[in-house]
Amino acid sequence: MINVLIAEDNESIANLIKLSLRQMGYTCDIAYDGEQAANLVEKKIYDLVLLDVMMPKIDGFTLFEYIHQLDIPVIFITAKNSVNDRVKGLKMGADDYIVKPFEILELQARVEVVLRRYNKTSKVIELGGLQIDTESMVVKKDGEELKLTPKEYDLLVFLARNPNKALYRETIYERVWGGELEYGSKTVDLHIQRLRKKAGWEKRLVAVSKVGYKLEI
Amino acid sequence: MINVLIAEDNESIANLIKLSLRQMGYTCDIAYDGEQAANLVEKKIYDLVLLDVMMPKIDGFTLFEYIHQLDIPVIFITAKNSVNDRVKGLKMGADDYIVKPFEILELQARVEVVLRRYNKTSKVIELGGLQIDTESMVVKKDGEELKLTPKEYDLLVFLARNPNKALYRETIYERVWGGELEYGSKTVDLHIQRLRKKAGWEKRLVAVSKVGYKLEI
DNA sequence: TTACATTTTGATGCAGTTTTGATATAAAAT
DNA sequence: ATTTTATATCAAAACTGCATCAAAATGTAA
Repeated sequence: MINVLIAEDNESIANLIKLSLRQMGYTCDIAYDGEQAANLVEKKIYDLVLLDVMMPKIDGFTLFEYIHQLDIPVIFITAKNSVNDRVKGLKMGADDYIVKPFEILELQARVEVVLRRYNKTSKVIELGGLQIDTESMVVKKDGEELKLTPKEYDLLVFLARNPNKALYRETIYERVWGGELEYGSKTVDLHIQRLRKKAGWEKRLVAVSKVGYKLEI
Repeated sequence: MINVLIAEDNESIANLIKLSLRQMGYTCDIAYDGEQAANLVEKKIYDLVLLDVMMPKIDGFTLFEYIHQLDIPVIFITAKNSVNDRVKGLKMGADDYIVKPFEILELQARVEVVLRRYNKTSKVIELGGLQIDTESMVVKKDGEELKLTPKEYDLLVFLARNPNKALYRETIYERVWGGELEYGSKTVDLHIQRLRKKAGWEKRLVAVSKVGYKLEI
């Protein structure tokens, strides 16, 4: 779970940002002045801080010094006509800035880039008691690594990406193996069974008669 | 010495950028269209490319795909009203963008940030019991220098920059050798084995069946 | 420069292992 | 009762690791 702190005194802008970040699956806190922001940063661990330069009580730059020490990436929010502020922020080591008024899409993109840079966005699928890290291709169950064969892994990822859908054997075969499933072949069934056992999905990965299988979450 | 490629069809803008970067002590080449840029990138090693999106012959995005493969950081130069271009660039993995018309100070700041970021991660990489100094190209293990061949070194650096990722043989070959891995070739495997032995990574540099290899840290 | 030696690179074949899918039979579902 | 799915066993196929060897690139000395 990724936590973002929005330090912005303008309430409506702060809420707008919060909304759009929530859409992206991040959890957000809002601080309406520098002091609040400082307190929150001390209490909670954030993956990113969006920091308005002009804020009551403690200004953005001062706050930045403190946050930067903690190795938390920062994106500055600056007013339109303050080139100096922007440059100053970057020089100080900010990761990025965004100019008010901004496009939501652009904000989202910038946030993603910064998080990606810090490797905060993990490509991990979590479901059915498993964690599937598609980057390292490691699957864990209760923290322990599952030893899956390549086909089992591919099958698992395909199922995990299509949960709660009755999937035809033919569809599964096409998508996981490529090509057409021969009539009478039990290849899919066999792999399903092996995966079922390894994943502990005896109850979850059910057969759908005459169709194929379904992963129930 | 730091080399920057400016890919920008507007001559006066290109020269302006060149001037200001020279002030900062960087050497610059200018490409006035996408084709020129592609040629230059192939011939010479750049630390950064400033890439105009709208260019004759080959557009910026297409070019970006190619440059990005080579692990060269890119800052896009976009027109003022093209939010979409900006977002697209960032999504593709650009390091930054800058909007025309831009403040020279801001450009300079952005360039510095990107270069700093890149240097930071690329100068000395420490992992898996090795120290890889990418500047002197010296690799040390327990303080003692490892004698690596050029290909082994390139492979090592690539792996070190992508730890904990299951990497396809094809990807490894493309990125380290360039070009396409021939079907059935064991080139990657052989080099992995030799590197594994020299680095003492028998446990770390593991095979991922049907995929390729992964460096576990 | 040329000739020679060394290093680096990549191809080949083989052994050991893992993965895969076929078959036969049992169990379950319809 | 019949069809469909589950399970066990097994052989073929595919894959990785290793050793050897030849070609290519690089370095060295005459």
